[in-house]
Amino acid sequence: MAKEITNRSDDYSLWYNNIVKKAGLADNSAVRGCMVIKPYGFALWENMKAQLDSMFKETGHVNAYFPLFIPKSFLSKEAEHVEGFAKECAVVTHHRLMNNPDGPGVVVDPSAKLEEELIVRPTSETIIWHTYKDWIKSYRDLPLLINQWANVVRWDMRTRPFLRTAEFLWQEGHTAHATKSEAMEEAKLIHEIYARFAEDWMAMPVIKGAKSDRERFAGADETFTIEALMQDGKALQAGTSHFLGQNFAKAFDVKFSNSENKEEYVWASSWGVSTRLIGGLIMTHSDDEGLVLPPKLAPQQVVIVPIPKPLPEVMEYIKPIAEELKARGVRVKVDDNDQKRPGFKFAEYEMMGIPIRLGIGKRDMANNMVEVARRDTKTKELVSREGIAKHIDNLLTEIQAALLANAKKFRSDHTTVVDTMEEFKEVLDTKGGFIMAHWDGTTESELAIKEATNATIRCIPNDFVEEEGECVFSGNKSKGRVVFAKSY
RNA sequence: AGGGGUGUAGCGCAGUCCGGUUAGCGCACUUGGUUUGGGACCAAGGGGUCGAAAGUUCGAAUCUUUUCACCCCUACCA
Repeated sequence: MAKEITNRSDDYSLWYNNIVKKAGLADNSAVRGCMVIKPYGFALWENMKAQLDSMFKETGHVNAYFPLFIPKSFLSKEAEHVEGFAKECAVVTHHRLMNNPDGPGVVVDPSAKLEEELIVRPTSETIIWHTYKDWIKSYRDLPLLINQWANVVRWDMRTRPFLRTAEFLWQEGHTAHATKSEAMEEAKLIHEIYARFAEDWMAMPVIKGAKSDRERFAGADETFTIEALMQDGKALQAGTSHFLGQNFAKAFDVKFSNSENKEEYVWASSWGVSTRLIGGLIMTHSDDEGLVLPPKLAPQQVVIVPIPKPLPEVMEYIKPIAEELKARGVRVKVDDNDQKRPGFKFAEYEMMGIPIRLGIGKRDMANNMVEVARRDTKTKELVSREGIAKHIDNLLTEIQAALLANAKKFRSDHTTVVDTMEEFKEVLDTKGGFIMAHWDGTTESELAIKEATNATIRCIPNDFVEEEGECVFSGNKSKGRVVFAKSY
């Protein structure tokens, strides 16, 4: 059938691409590396966005919007920052086209060359800090807690739907503070919010930690990350929050007068999560039948399928059930399409990952029952019509918890403590996952391990335990274990 | 960016090596009928110029060159 997808065990990447397409999340576009996010995929993003946005606002942040373009000179003001992004920038050089004098079509008008090239933002620190210079004069202007929902462009060589696209949607928070500790607290607060969102809403457990020097954001003094484990044993960096120190304040000369009327540079944080989260969601829960969505984020939580088709008497039985569910705030869809048969619809909704499907026919009416099918376990049960809405409501909560529990179990089954490079390689080759190993803290050892195994340090975990040991690579003294994995 | 692979109808594919008349198949789609508790069946239809461009040839999906896109493995990165 047209809807079949590759099994995960046969080809995980192909399976992933199949899910994205067949579940109707996204399509390739005419533009290299850029995807079209289809309504179903976008609905998922809107749900994530709504929740994150409210979490940001609850903690005092406000939204604003800064330009898509950044003057080239801005980018180079912070040395590490430009170094990190220079290789992947889209550059606007002209502002006009003209009819092709030598044939059909249009060509770039050479007389319309820009005085200074514009960079399509790969991230907005520079344009925002340039702006903050005008906004911040006094300690009374601080803190400045601003977020923007935007698109950015990073010209990556190899793209994959949601995980890495040339253009992607994200939010980027940019905050300014009077003190170092306040900026650090902000970065940690957001780190915490990201982790909470991942676990409570996406049912995707994450390891919270700090990046090593080598993996740190270009221009940051400290990068906090949440790292999730995908079903194929690879890690996904799902969100980062950066303590920027005074780097951008110094680069853009942003100073404020403190209460003693002394000038100081502003302290900063920046943080972001992107549509990549959708990729993480797919690779945390879905199976060979298709997408599996956590109820809290599913665009539709319940679908009701009349069996064998939407006969008037069956629809009469269904209608109040749907109403009761809606009254409880459940996102429910009644499928009244009379062209497709139930079996076809079942497969379709399984592909779309709708958490609960109710199958209702005359037989159920006669028995005063409802057939309840769970997407995550693929189990079905007959439930009494009385109190069905409450039952479903509870079941949604149960499914949300089950998905998280499963993902946690998978993660603990795929987290291995190793003490030698041999073990390290062996684990990586056989089951993958997170590897807890001693590391001496040097970039040299980190690079050498990457060279030998392709695994990188995902993070120095927040729950880092002080423990005497020897670096798996160098044998030098180590203060504790850090998290290694191959990553997306 | 280096290596490998693939582009033929909405999807999945055959045909390409050994050029030859209107380019095939399954699913999907349209119409009619029969069906209907896990992807229905029968019949009749519609749709592609073979990723794009240039070339070789009497003749190109098929050969040559260029180019674009996508996929996989590296490298780079959210």
